[in-house]
Amino acid sequence: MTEAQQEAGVFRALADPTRRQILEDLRGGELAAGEIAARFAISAPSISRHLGVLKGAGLVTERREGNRIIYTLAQDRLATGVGRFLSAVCPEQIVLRRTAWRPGARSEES
Amino acid sequence: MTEAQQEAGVFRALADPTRRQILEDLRGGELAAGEIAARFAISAPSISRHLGVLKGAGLVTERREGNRIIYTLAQDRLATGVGRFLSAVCPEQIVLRRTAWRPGARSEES
DNA sequence: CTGATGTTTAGCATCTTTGCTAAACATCTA
DNA sequence: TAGATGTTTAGCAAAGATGCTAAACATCAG
Repeated sequence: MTEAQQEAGVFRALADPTRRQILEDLRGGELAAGEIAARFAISAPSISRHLGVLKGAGLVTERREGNRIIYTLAQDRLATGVGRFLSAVCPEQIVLRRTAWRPGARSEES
Repeated sequence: MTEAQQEAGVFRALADPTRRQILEDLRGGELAAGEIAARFAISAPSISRHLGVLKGAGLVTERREGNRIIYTLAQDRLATGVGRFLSAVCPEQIVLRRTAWRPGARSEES
């Protein structure tokens, strides 16, 4: 996947308010799919699809733990995904720190 | 318009790659609608609608200059729009500088 | 094995987005 | 005023996004 496609996927994923809220919730620590779904007035299958979009964009990772599937926020990927664009458009207002993004840097594949 | 709605509009506007490219192009300075359209393999009416979305999100401003309509990038609005979210989700990787966003700060209405 | 629990997949309906062309509107020039 | 140029609005078709329910899959507990 090219860097541009990765960026596109991230912005596409961030377009939906439910998905942005999921990412905010995951900032507080890992959550199981069901725990996430319980926080919204939306059916579990719909949340599952949102999680799939986030996973496809690389913004979360998942692992099975017994019965449940645990989702984890991938902060670096978020910073990487929006980083090039924000640096290009409003570098005076937003600064990317540390590993977030370096010009020409390679990022690992998912 | 609430702050949350403003944030939603900004992220929705950023979801489209053409609109992101328009913002990047405007970083180089003001451009007329026709000058912007000339940079894409997309019809002028379609570009006009993209510009309307960007304007609706507050990411650009427009002014008429004789025959033409000149679009200007609103960097602060972009930083403000994405700022709260990025601060909430990946504060370690992204730093907001100066007027970009302050907790509880009021932003002017459009 | 059976049933309960957690989660995803499949299929459908509806709304939104995005592209196009044709036409209208606005301004400049002659 | 008439025509040329720049831009937007209107209307349509195709593609995508998002919600739901029903059903399937995976794992745990008895």
